[in-house]
Amino acid sequence: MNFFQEKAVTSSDKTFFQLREEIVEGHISAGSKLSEVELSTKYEVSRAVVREAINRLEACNIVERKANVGARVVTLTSDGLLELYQIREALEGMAARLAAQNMPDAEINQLSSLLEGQQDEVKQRNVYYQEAGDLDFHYRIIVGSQNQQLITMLSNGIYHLARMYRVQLGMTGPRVTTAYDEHIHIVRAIANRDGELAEILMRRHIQYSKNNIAVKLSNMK
Amino acid sequence: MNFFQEKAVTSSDKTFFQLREEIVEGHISAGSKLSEVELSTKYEVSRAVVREAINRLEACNIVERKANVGARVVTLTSDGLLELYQIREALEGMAARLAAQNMPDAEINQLSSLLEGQQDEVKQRNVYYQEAGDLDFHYRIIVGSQNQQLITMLSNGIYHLARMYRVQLGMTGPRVTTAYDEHIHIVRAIANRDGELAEILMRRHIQYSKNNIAVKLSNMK
DNA sequence: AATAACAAGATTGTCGACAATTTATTTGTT
DNA sequence: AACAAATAAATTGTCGACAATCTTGTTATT
Repeated sequence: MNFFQEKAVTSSDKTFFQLREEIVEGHISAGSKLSEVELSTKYEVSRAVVREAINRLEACNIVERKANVGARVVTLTSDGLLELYQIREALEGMAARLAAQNMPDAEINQLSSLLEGQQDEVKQRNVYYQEAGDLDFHYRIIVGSQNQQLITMLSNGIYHLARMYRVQLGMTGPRVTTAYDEHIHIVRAIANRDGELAEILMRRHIQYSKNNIAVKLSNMK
Repeated sequence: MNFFQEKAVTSSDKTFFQLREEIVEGHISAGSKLSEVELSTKYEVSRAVVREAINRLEACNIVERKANVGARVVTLTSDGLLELYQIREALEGMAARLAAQNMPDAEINQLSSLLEGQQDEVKQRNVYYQEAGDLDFHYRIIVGSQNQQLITMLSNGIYHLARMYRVQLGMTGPRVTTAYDEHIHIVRAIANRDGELAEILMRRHIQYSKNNIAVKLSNMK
């Protein structure tokens, strides 16, 4: 599930991961208040480690904090979704461009064959692809950019927030086949070392998936 | 100086700002270790607030921390510079595109007249422009994007790291006039509501300034 | 002499308690 | 009854102390 394996060495790490998961998966609902004492009893750690975890979540834009008042889980809005996907478009577009420059041939081949392997599943509309496969695809390209700061930004911060939107809007299953085709074309551009095209295609790909979510979100309201 | 005024309400805020400034301005040298006890005596606060400040600096990519070992100020490398400017190119390019969409006419006019006011100074190569004027220009466009997450990302994190490179490589003064012309063209594109062009021009503008710094950096080595 | 095991020192991680601030409740006045 | 001020409760911010971990220096063994 976690492609970028993060191992919790410290107690604060563990609390951070747990808390993040509960929020992203919706077990702690969006907009709710995060009481430090409450959480410290729940996770059986001191308030200090809870504070540190909350601070880290704030840096990820998953919670908002006001001095002397407290922290709240962010609320999911259509504006926020739009903003997030504009950022993803810019950063992942750049990642695709850089991957076309920097990604080793071996990794490109792996990615190619990964997609080929998914082809059968996709054609019979297996749900697996959308969740894990799509993620794996994006993550490999991000890593392929070989821009460490970009990798950190996307996989530590933006990714989890994006997932929070997807999970809590119940995005599972749809748009599988078209997304698959888009993936194919992106990889082809990267394999051809055409950064310009890779970026354009990735940006379109993200625009499409944004529209897909935005529709769902407006339906729910 | 600080366009985005941040006011320190808590003691931890103040320490964070002080520490960040000392690092960015080079009074605490790049790559040096940040001892919690040392800093807590220096700033006359408890270790807890120093820890919190360091955590925030870590989120800004200004320091790196290893569990049970400690935090170090990041080292400035040509790779790091390249990575940073790739990110700036992506994000500020997007900001320019969004500004062309969303920036109110009044703000565009203000920006326009701001540039006109700078024209005279620039022609006699006044140093003022490069530092404050360039910053003001970029910041106004970022705000004009009206993407709150983008604004936060750029002005809280990336901006300070970029400044750290500029300050510590002694980038003051050069490239004034050409940068000024680039600014003019970008604003024109925004005024014409041509997001496509605004993004392209902004990206070029950032590429140029990256090259400018990269040359300096390779000369120093 | 080189390496490994061990011990001493220093640094970070975690905790509970107190201080400062905010929020909720009560009291008092018109 | 409505509003304001004062008070009480709860929450966050800060602190110093202890525990766990890493680093350094020493000793012992081959």
